[in-house]
Amino acid sequence: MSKTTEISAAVKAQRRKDARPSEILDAALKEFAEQGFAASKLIDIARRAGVVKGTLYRYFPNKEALFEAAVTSRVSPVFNQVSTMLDHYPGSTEDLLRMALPQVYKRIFSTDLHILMRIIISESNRFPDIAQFYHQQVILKGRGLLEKIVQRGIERGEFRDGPVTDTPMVIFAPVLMTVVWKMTFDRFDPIDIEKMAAAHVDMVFNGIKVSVQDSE
Amino acid sequence: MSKTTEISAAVKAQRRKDARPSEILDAALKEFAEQGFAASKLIDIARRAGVVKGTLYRYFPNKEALFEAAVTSRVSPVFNQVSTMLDHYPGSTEDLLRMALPQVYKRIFSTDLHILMRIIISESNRFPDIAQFYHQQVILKGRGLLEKIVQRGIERGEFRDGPVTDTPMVIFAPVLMTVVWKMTFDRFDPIDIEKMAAAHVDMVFNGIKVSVQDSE
Amino acid sequence: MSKTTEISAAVKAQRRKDARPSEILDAALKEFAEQGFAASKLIDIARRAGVVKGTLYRYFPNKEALFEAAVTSRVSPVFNQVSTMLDHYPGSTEDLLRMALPQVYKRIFSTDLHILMRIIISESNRFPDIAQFYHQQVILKGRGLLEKIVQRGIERGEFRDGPVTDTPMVIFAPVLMTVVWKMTFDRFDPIDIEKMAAAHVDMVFNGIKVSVQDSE
Amino acid sequence: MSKTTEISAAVKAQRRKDARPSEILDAALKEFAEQGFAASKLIDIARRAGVVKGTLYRYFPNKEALFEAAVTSRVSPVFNQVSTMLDHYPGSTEDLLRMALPQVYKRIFSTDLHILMRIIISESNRFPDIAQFYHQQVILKGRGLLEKIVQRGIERGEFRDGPVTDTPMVIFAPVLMTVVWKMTFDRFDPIDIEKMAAAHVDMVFNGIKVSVQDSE
DNA sequence: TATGAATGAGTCTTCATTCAT
DNA sequence: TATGAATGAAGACTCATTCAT
Repeated sequence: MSKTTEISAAVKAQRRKDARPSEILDAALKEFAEQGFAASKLIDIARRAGVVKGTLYRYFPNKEALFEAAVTSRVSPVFNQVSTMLDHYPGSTEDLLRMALPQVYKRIFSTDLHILMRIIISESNRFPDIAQFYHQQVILKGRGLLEKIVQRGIERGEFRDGPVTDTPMVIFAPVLMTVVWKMTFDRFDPIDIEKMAAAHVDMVFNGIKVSVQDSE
Repeated sequence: MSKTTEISAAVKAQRRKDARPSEILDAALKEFAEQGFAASKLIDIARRAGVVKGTLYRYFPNKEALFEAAVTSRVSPVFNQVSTMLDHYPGSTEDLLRMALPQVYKRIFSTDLHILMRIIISESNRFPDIAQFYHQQVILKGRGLLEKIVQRGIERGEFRDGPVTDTPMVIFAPVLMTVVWKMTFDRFDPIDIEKMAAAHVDMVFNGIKVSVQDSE
Repeated sequence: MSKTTEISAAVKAQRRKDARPSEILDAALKEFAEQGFAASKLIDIARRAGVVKGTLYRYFPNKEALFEAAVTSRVSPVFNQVSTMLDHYPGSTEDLLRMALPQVYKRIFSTDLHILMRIIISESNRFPDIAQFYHQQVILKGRGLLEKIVQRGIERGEFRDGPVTDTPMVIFAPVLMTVVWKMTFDRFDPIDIEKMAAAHVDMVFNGIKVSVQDSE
Repeated sequence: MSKTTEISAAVKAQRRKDARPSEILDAALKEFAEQGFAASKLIDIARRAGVVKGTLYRYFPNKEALFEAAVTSRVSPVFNQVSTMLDHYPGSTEDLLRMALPQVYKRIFSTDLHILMRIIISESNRFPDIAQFYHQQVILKGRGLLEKIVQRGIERGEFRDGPVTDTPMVIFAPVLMTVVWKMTFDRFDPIDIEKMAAAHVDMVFNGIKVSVQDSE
């Protein structure tokens, strides 16, 4: 056996050690998202991960632990970089939001994030700890960021200080609606995400009323 | 046996016949909403309905049928009266919406509707037929109504014809967000529905930008 | 209400009283024969009898009692008349048997008897009492009769006194085989009863060997 | 670990793999024979096989499949060797049959065959496929063999060509009767198989009539 | 007496979890 | 460490039996 082979074997072993859980978590996340916690079978998760049922128990003591690991491992503090970026953004807050919102859509639907949201929504009742964890890690930070942005807009005289800026979560609502729609009705009534994002931005900034400028 | 007794007996018999399934459907709807389909146990539904396990099977051939009956029986075409009301509304479309939106919140949270929505959201994957049924009975009609209202606003020169009025569903988004929030994070971060409704209305009409009037 | 009507009503009531069990027993016998005891459902028997489930319990305390009643009520001592007839039969015993055997086939398949036999065969394990009852009422008498006939043949110098006449049941075997065949393979490999009866008689009297007469 | 241990371990593993289902099939066959399909409980079969209920489902998807496997696995084409033996038999056909018939009895009652026959008889109604399978695998072959033997006897001038040799199944009847008797009345009126076999042979060859030789 | 809705014990079946290899 | 067979608790479903009307 050559040195190279030995090394690569060791590397593979090493990788396997780490890789296995990741593949498992991936498979679990998807299975749980598709079937829900109760209806997911460990054997399906195992198959999906390319391992055997017993192997799951090498890494996770039981189904619940696997679920929690799968979910929490995917809860990443998405907003950190955005937050620091915000501090140094040179342009108008409107520009900032106009740029950021479509990014949010893209980000959510190009990653596991919408899967994660589906799970949180569906299983929050049975796993309040996970809901709370997600709330702390994602929701609070997201809301904080939104508040910061709104605050910036107000301070710069761009945004009105009113009910909306007082409850900025409402600004996020269309994103959530899109996520929910995707997981419910999209198969027989598909949504165009870009169009939705455009309407979203339009509503957030201008509302639907004819403004003075428009009517002129 | 007095006349009264006879009558009340007949009435009771009549009621029992209808009432039993209704109590069952009620119990089932709640149980399914709380636990999800797979995790709901028929024995719990039965207990909740005040009957015994076997009784469920007198009315529903199996768990799935009970689920579908529970959901579809609660899918009422809420919008019919609103729709006709709309045709004869004398005031501005803004007034109409300002009045209607908080009513929507009230209606959803004071009835089984939010429970229904939770179920649709959580179980649409496993019960696409039900999702589709709900989509046809509720979503399409709701969206149609919204489009009608928006159209009225545009025709009367009240609303801009733009991205939002082109995708009027976005107007509904905050309601959905509130429903989802209630079923996920509300227990440790409660939402004030009235405040949310106010922010909702504010955003829909005015957007967050400082308008010419405001800035004057 | 006229006298006539009253009377006929009373008569009908009277008749119903007696008729009901008979219809029930009939239905039960057939259902039990087709499905076996365990797989028979009381509701099917009730439907078949044109009554409602609860009615069965007016006449029989439980499923077992209904089964036993259905079976034993149909166990009639078929052989009494034959037995007395035998004592006065003028012709040869061969003629007697040649006449009687096809009658046995006809009788069994034109009445409930083959149904009864199917039940006895299938359920004797679970209902040894019934098997024993049938054994006493039918088998023993039938065998006794057969012995009597064989004895007559021997005494008259018609039949050999040998192993067969020592175990006369063997003479009955082809009848039983036909019953069993009818309840198992007949649907895809039908048996011609008359041909079977003819072969039966032929075998019983002549055997298959070429006899001296034949070979001459 | 010694060589021996290794080997025996491998052997044991091999055996377990095959043995488990076989033990299960055995237990199932007996239980089904004793109780019938509907009345048999999987837990009893499991216990009888020395396994636990769930184990049954590793090998058979459900009760029906287990039943069918148990029955069909025991349907062996018994007659192949006999058939070839027949072609080279030097003696008379009578000798052949006189030797073969008692063997048939012995074979049936010293193996699972009578158990199998009981099941076929009792459950053919609910499992016509199985009845047909048995018919094809056993009955047709058995009948074919019988026909061949009878044909041989006729060709060699030993047997008469008459109704019996035209419907040779009738020759088998006493065997079937014995099987049925064993499963119904034997417990309170036992049959002597050897005596039955003797009577059987006697009847088949000689019939009951006094022949010319006898009367001489 | 007849009805058929309600009851709940009894079975089949599933599947998370364990464990011998 | 990996495997997958075995375990048995749990849950859906059936149906004989009861009982209020």
